[in-house]
Amino acid sequence: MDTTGTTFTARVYRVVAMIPYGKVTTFGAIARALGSPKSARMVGFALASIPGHLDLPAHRVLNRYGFLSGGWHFGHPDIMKAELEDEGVVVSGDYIVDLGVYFWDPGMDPEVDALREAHY
DNA sequence: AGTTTGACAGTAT
DNA sequence: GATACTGCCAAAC
Repeated sequence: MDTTGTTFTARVYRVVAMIPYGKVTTFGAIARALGSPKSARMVGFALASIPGHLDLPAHRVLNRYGFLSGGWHFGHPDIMKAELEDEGVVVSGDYIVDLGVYFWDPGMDPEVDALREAHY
C-alpha cells in the first residue's frame, strides 16, 4: 500500500494509529479531519481493509452514536468491547460508548491537522 | 474495464 | 421529530 499518504485509506490508517490510549473516535470525525466529511463510509471500508500486520487500534473507531459498528469484524462485538474496557473505556451492555466522555477529535490533533493541510 | 458494495453521516422531505 | 435519500472513494467481483 501507499505509505506516503496519497490514498484516502493510507491517511485513515495514519489517523487511526494516532488515537490516544483510552480514547475513541468516530468515522465522521476522521473523515472530517481528512477534509472529506461525506467520506465517512470510506473510513470504515479502509479499516475493513487493514492488512493486519499493522497494529492499528481499530476497536477505538465507533460510529456516530458510539456504537461498536465493526464488532463482528473482530469475530464478535464482545472482543472489541473487552479491548475498550481494558483501556478504561466504559462500554454498555448494548455495546455503546459514551462519546461525551471518551470522544477524541482527530481535528484537534496538530499532527492530524497538518496532514489535512497537506492534502490541500 | 465496468459494476457493485461497503465498520457511515449529513441533509432533505 | 422521524424516515428516506444522496454523497463519497476505494477495493473486490
